[in-house]
Amino acid sequence: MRNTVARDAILEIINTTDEALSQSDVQAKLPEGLCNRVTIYRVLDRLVDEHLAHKITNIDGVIKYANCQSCTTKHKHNHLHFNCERCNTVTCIEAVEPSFKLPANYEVKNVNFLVSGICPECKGN
Amino acid sequence: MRNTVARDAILEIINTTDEALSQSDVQAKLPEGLCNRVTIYRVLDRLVDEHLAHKITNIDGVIKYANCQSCTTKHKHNHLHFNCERCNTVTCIEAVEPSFKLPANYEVKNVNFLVSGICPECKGN
DNA sequence: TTTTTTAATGCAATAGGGTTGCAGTTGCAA
DNA sequence: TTGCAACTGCAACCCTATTGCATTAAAAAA
Repeated sequence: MRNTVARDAILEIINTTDEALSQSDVQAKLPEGLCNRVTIYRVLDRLVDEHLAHKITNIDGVIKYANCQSCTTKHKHNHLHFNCERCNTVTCIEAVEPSFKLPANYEVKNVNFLVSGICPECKGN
Repeated sequence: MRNTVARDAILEIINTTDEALSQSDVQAKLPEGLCNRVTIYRVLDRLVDEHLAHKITNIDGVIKYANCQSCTTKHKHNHLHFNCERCNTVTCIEAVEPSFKLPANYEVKNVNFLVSGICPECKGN
């Protein structure tokens, strides 16, 4: 995995933003022309492979990425994500890990728990 | 809400299929040329409004629809959905309602719990 | 330092899900 | 039977995301 300008800049953005970001969110935060839009998609996917970010599929189908807190060898993200309908942000609610128990013989590989509604900030306004 | 040929046919499909279906899944099951692809999108949305179907956003961002079991006045679908990576189906696991508790001031309007992995059928083969 | 290797990037084209505007059709109530 | 509004078809469009291929540039090797 090489250290490139695009990778550094995108990782920095992911790590300093406390909401999950889509490719276009990242693009909006990058200096104009720093890299191609396709590169953003590819870097984000690479960050997931490196366990530096995790993927969340939002209610509207758009894929968002957020930084990993403690994923050294394996991703573990069964915490909840909240999508605010008003400000349209997706945030990790790390504190909340829903508990559930599947019937026998289901092999779980990935969890995407998404709750949408109104976040405290928007509710206050 | 009017009773149309398209609505009847699509509702019948949704009600007799025990996996969640996307617009293109429904189209594949409809007699060729019964209606336009746009109509399928619109009918599915209408069925959701009528509380006859509910929406699930799959991991890959595709929206699927499944019939409602007991939604007379209000949708309530905090049951789990399972997406099999192998046969790429999404099924309602009605029996499993994950429990979770959000911090104060979050107003929940919608729940989309999706777990992906391998389903029992595919695991057996 | 220079060379070499190959991962990473840019670009243009493409795919696929979903939506919109509008004219025409049809269910259904009056 | 008539009239209205809900529904549909069609074409165009938007958006997210992916792919193939030529080029560039990290970083290891010489």
